[in-house]
Amino acid sequence: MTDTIRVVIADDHQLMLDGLRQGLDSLPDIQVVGTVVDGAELHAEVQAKGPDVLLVDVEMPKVTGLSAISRIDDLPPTLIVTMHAAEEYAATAREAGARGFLSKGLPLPQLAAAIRAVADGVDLFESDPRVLDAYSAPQLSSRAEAITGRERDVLRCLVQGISSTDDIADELYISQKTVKNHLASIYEKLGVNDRAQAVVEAMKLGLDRDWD
Amino acid sequence: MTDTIRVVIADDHQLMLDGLRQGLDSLPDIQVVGTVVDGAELHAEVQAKGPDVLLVDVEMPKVTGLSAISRIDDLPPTLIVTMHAAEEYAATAREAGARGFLSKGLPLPQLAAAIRAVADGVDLFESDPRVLDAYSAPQLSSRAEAITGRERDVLRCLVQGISSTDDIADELYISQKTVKNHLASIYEKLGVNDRAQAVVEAMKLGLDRDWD
DNA sequence: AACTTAATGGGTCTTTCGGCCCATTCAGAT
DNA sequence: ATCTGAATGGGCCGAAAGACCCATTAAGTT
Repeated sequence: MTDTIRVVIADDHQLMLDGLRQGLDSLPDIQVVGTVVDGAELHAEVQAKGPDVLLVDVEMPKVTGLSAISRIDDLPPTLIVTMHAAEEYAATAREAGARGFLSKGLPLPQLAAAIRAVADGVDLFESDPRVLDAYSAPQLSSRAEAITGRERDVLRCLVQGISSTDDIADELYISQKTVKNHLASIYEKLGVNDRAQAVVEAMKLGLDRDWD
Repeated sequence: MTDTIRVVIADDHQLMLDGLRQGLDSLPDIQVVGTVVDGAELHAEVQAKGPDVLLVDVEMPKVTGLSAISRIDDLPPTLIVTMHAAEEYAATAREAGARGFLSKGLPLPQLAAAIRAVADGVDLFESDPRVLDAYSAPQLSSRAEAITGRERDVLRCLVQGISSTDDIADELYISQKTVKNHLASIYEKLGVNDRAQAVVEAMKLGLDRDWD
C-alpha cells in the first residue's frame, strides 16, 4: 500500500552517504534517490528528484545544512542529523523548517523510524518521542502484506537454498502437495510464475528476513 | 580463492557503523564481524573476533582511536579514518602502528580498496597511492571466478526476474539449448541444482552486479 | 449461526526443467 | 601445429514443476 519513501541525503562525508544509502536502500520501504556532498547542490537536487524526505547534515563546508534548507521554497519534510548531540542547533533547525533533529549516534533502525514518521507528516519537535515506536517496523507493500505466515516460511526456505518441493516439505513437516499450494498462492500474490522469480521478489520486498 | 576479509570497525557514531556495515557487507569479499562505539571496548572485541583488518575512527570519546590501537598487543593491519582531512594525526597514526590513514570524504569503493590492500600486507604510508588501483575490484571467490562472461549474462537475467528458458534465450539472442547448457555449467560451478538456488548463490557471491 | 480465511491435503494434465550423450566453430595459448 | 576453453547448437528422456480443478478442518469475524 504505502509507497516507498524517496529520500535525498546531504552530507559532506562521502563515506557516510554511501553507508546510509546502502543501509536505507536495504529496507523495503525506503529508497535513496539522490545524495549531495555540499549544501550548495541541495537545492538543485531537491528540485530534480522531488523527494518525500530530506536528510541533512548540519556540518557542511561552504553552505551549512541549515542555511541550505532555509533557501528551498517548497521544502519536503526534513530531518537534520548532526555529529554532536548538541542541542544548540535544534531551535534553529526548527525555525529553518526542519521536522526533526537527530544525532548520528542513533542506530539505523531508529533513523528509519524517524524517516517514516516525518514522511507521514509527524513533526518530531512537537511529538512525544514514543511516536517513533509506531514507525519502527518497515511498512511492507500491499503485495507483501498479503503473504501469510506459512507462505513466508516457504519463501524463507527458498532464499536459504531449499528449493525442491521435497526438501521444503521435509523442512516444514507438511506434504509436497501443500508446498505446491503455498507456492501457487505466493506466485499469484507476487505476480511471478516460478521459484526463481519468487526468490528475487522476496529479497526485493524484504520478505526473507524476520524484522529487526 | 581469497578468503573473505573479516573486519572490525570502531566509530562513536552508530549511524556510521550501521552504514559501513551495510556497505562493506554488500561486497562479496569483505565481511564486518564486529563493531564498537568506544575505544575502550576495542581491545576486547579484537581479541574475541580476531579480525583481518581494523577500521578505527580517530575521534572517539573517552579513549581515542589512536590510543586504543596502541594498547593492542597483536595489532591486525589497521586503517585510521577521520572526519577531517587533517594530516596532523597521520604521523601519530603511523607510530601507533596503523597501516593507512583515510578521510571519511572518500567514497566506499576506495575504502574497500584500502581494506583489501592492507589485508594483503600493504603499508599505505609507504606506498604510491596508485597501488590502490590494483585492489579496486572485489576479489571474487574461486567458484565465482570460474563463471564465464556469458554465464554471467544468464545469471543476470535470472536475478532480473527473467527465469524461463525461452525468455532468457530471447533476451540474449541465443537458442534455448544454449541457455540450458550455460545453466548446467553454472549449476556445476556454484554447486547448486536449479534456478532458484542459482539466484541465491549469485546474489551471495555478488555475481549479479557489474563491478563498480 | 453464517461467513471468511489460513492451512492442510488430493488428483490430473501439460509444460518445463535438468541430466546426459553429443558436434561445431573460433580464439588464444603452448 | 596442437590443444584448450568458451560459446554456440542438437537430441533424448525421466523427473519435477506449474496450472487447474477440488475437499476438509480449525480459527477467527461478523
